[in-house]
Amino acid sequence: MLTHTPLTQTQIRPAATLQSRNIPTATAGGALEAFDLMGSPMTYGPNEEIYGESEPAEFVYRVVSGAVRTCKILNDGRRQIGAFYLPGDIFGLEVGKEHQFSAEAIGKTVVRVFRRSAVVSMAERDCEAARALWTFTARELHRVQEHMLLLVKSAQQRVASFLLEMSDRLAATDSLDLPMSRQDIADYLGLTIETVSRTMSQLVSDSAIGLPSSRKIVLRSRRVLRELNA
Amino acid sequence: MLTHTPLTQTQIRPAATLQSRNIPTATAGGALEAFDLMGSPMTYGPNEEIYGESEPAEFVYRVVSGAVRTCKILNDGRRQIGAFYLPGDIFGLEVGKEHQFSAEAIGKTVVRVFRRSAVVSMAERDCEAARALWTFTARELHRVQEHMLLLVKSAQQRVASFLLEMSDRLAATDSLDLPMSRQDIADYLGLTIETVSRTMSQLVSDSAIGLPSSRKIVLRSRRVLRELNA
DNA sequence: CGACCATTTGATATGGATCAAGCGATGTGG
DNA sequence: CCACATCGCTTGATCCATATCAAATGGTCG
Repeated sequence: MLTHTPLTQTQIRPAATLQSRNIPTATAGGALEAFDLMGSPMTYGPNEEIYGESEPAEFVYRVVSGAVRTCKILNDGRRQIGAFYLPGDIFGLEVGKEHQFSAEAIGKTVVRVFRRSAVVSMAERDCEAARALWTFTARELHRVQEHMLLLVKSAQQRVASFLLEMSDRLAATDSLDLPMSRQDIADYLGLTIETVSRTMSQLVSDSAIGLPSSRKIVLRSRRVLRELNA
Repeated sequence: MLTHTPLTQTQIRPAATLQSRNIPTATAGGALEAFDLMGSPMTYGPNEEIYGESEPAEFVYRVVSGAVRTCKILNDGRRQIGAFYLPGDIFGLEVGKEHQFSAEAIGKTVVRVFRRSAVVSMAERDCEAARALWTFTARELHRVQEHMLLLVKSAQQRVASFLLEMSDRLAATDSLDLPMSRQDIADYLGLTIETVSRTMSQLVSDSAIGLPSSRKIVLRSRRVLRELNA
């Protein structure tokens, strides 16, 4: 199904963790900034698995460049994407021992890796760090709730919401370059690839977006997109 | 829309909180058991609002008896139910300052109420309490992820999953008494009331369930229900 | 008994899935 | 440099699961 090319990868050097260094705990506001300049770099090729569903959750990851999807294969063979992670985003942090979804690099992707045990044990000593973990998980919770609400909307609304979300997350201007394929988008939105494609074409006809190439999107009218998102 | 009957309610007595008493912190495994015997009791009538969406999240609640739904009204007027909370369940705990959903009693419901500030300030001093909050939110995250996965399945699969979930949560035997209406179920599953009703009738024909009355369900074949849940 | 409300059942409509073909970009071998 | 295979995407035709509209049924409470 996936071309799981096991690249020769940078070895994990778990020494450089939060535990061994004694970093002044993360700043109050944002969670887990202590991760900014640490962790071992790892590179993954397109569609390469980073971890599998129900594998032990030994590491936590931060996207440096590229993009990551988490997903689950449903019993009927369809794939549901749980989230996209973009540069700066942290993923793979679980409270329990196992990952709930698998994670795959979308294109060539660089991440930094941290030992979960280091993060957790830090939280056992430092309440502020513990709060950062709580905040992080709460943000994930909020994201999944929004995703859940997306899945009960019409195809147009789902696609429009998706484009607005991606624009917020990875574009300063009205132009954006999607890192993921139509199939990825479809599996994220709970639609088929054909429906996503048709819907985008419709948005072009409505002058809500421009589509200079299949992965380049120009938001021509955020207002229209937002109104669709009824 | 809702018969928001403001009952004369027991006054909240915020003195009896975790903060003022110095409770030996919650046991390691389960989160927030310290709530078991504390908090002020409050009673709500059928369909009464407990808190509204985007109200300040001043309190945390534990269901004593009855049942609670959290929900959001979508811009097109439909209602999406985010969760059902049953006796023993905790709800209304947010990291941020505002509730993300509103909460309503389904039937006559008794809850116990805690000040959020007490819970949070406890976590600032006690890492184990902080971890309990993290664990609680992670469990909510997991629940919402499952709910999200439910919304991309067929109507039969959604209803079957719902019945199995409810059976796990509120029945020791194969008989269960649903606290919520068909409309509530429909709004939880992202279906119409007619589809829920038809699907249940179909499950009766298939001898997967019995339906002695509309809210009494007998699980005749968990196996069939689980297999539907493909 | 009669009104009311929740639920079920029936008839029809429709949005998105499915099946199938065409198109454009990219890469490969002759 | 061109013929051609491949791959991701788009477009077209048809089908089907669920929504919608409408009516019948049944339980509850005055």
